[in-house]
Amino acid sequence: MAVTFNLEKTAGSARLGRLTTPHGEIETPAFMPVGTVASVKAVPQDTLEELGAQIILGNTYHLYLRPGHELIRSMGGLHRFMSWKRSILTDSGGFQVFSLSELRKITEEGVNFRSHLDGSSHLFTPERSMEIQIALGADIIMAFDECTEYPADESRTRSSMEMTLRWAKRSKEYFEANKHQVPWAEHLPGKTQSLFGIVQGGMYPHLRRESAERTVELDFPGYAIGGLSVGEPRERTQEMIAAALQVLPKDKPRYVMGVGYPDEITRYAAMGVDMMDCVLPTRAARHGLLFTSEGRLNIKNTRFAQDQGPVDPKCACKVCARYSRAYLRHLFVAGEPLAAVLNTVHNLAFYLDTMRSVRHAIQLGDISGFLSGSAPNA
RNA sequence: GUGGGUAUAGUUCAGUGGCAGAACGCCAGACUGUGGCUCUGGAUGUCGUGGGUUCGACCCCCACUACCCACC
Repeated sequence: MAVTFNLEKTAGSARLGRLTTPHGEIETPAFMPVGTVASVKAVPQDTLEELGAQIILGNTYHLYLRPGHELIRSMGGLHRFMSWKRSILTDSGGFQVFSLSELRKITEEGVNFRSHLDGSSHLFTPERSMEIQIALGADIIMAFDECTEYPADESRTRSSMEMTLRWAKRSKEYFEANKHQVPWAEHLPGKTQSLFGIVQGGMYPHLRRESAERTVELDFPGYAIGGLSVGEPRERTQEMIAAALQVLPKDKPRYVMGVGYPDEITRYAAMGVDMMDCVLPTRAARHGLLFTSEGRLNIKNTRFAQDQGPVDPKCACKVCARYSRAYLRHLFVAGEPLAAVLNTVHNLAFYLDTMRSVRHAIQLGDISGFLSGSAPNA
């Protein structure tokens, strides 16, 4: 059995749901912290559990290069290896190929790239990505796609989209034939991974719709909208999400990849998106940027040197309950690793609480507060 | 006490007889399916003090002061 998705309630376009994977349940709309190398940077797994994270991301590209997917398979899979009992989603490596563009060569077969670690040469194909993702054993794995660069003209966008569709078909065929090899097959009898398809189509609404239609024809248990937040204006992002959502089936989870700021994830959730992931809360935290109910705050600023208040007076997280802005600033300026830990815990708490409040609003049937333009964190 | 050396940004130090420099630090900004505690900007000076040479001195000369090293 793959994932199941139960739609419990709607409010306008927004959806309150429950996604069940072999490793647990995820209340949606959900924000998924990114843990690229089998680690949500700076945050131990028990803290992630306390924060209420129900699913985290891992990355095929990074884990393949180090420590290697076969090693992780031999350790019982990614869950056991990193001691994370809840759900995991792995990205296919398609985006890394895009973001490491100077080191790659793309052909119909797949992508030849050079390792950022040692310069060695590797070939990723849809089949290879599936093989690796099956070995890692995440609950949800992603089709190998090509993230269309921005800007791209219509003809380039279409040919990129067509290749993603061909790769999606190859991904699915390889996955269906080999999914029984997942490392926890015996441990969780009858349960399988789920492969999600990815909608591309650049900045062309009609291509987004076509990509969505043709991806749905391939029949996946969930659909992602990729190729966004690649430098386009935010209105475009929203427009492309809306175009794809028009087509995607209502009874399957919809996942927008790689977004966003707090005001963006709430707006997309209000539009009907069920899942989102983003490095922003974790990366920004390590760079001293904290998200609060009153907007963004750069903790390294001198004005916080003697500020005895919490990061966010309205935040219920352990960091805000215990530590002052002055102390967090000191830790950051001193280069203490604890600064990254505390800042990341706060930012993730803020993101996860934000999604909780969206779910609560859907439950109450009023999401008006999340639909419109006020963007304190923009 | 004698001899030698050094003195330039907050710090460590380059530097040239003709607009005062770097690194780090400091100040601020950025970060959207995470290579990279990263990236981008910005501010900062009685060039130890006093005199002299020179059209012009941070630079050459003299004295002084402080610090460092060696010797007594």
